[in-house]
Amino acid sequence: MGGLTRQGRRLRADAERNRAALAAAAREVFAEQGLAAPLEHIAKRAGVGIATLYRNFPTRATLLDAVLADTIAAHHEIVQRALAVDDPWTGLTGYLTEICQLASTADRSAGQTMAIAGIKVYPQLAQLVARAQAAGQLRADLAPTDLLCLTVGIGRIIEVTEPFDQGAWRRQLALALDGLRPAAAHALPRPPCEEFGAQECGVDL
Amino acid sequence: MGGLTRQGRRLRADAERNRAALAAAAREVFAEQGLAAPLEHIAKRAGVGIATLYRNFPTRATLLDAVLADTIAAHHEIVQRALAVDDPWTGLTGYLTEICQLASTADRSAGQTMAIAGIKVYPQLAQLVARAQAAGQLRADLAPTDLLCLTVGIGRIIEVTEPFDQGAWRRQLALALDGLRPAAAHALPRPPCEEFGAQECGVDL
DNA sequence: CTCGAAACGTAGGATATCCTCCACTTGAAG
DNA sequence: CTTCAAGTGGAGGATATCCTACGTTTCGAG
Repeated sequence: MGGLTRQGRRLRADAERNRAALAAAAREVFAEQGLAAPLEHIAKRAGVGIATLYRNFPTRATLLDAVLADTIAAHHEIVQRALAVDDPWTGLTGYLTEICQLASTADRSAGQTMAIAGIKVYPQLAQLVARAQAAGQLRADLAPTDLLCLTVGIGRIIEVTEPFDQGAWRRQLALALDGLRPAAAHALPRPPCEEFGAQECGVDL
Repeated sequence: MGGLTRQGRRLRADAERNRAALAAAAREVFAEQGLAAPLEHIAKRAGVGIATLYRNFPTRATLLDAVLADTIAAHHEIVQRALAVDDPWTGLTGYLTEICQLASTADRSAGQTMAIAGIKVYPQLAQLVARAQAAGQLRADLAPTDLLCLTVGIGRIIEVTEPFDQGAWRRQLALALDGLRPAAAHALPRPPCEEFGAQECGVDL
């Protein structure tokens, strides 16, 4: 973790502590109140003044980045672990299950968090898909972006149902998985013409 | 303040015109800017003062209701038509396709709009499911709420992808449908213990 | 211990939106 | 045409959030 400002200068010990407290508070507040939560709430929870927040994180996006860093790292690790599994289908289902589990800890910000994290591991995602298709375990007409869409949709379902039914997304994921198998395959409408770009997904990175 | 409109009292002709203009403007603005759009924008687009908006629609929810009335009516008609189709599976797929199409006209507010409209036709939805299950065309462990979740998720996908890929949700829906068939069925985790309540879905009705 | 730079918190201006108040306008009944 | 309740628009107070200015406090090197 940092310890350095953007200019690469060393932070004073107390400043470093405050910076970490802000990132931790932001994670909690974003999860509880969504990504549009007032920055003042975050400063208050971190036990610092609002100016300290702005000094460390000039914009909401920089703060979001700091919060997302862990999530993205976790996402990365999950997809790597999935690729390391011998059986491609097991790897794929494991991947989807684990990132949904990860999202369910983000509560109100699950959907957007997942979208951003998902985009950042797109190459590995594509690899995961290709591998399962080569093994004949995954319908051949599935595009990696379809998986991205799937997680975005389930992310939203998590946001909506998590407060009163923590199992809803598991059922939904199970349904979706059955639709991914080659055995079930009926022709998909038509493949997407372009790949997702980050900004096309309506998220700031 | 007379609760004129609520009591069904007849409005003056000009007032009636303004009321209709407000509802139309609200539909456009909500679609373009989302359901949290400033009410002042709506008044401006309708060509009336903000007070007129508040007189006709005291709260955002009442305005949303007026806008949704058409959507809900359309949703209702779609589900009725689906029930009238002879083949249950054809009815079900037709229903899902048509409401997604409907949602894709709501742009930025597709997700929430669909959720609200879906909740309002829940009984018919349950009927649609039961009928297809009785015919053995739909996996038996599917709950009507699963369908609601599905549409919520696809509603979100529509919001995200509509600006640059109008076909994404069709692929996603096709995938989901393959997962709904009995042939593809693998046991779902466990059924939901409670039915969705309107407020539990995080929407104001 | 001393002291300057680094970091801090608070106060408050700017902006956006909500919602109400009130003096003016207008439809339509008689 | 006259009349007046129904209807209207826009000003402005209240509130929430963003972001900055500035005087005060604290770290840590010497």
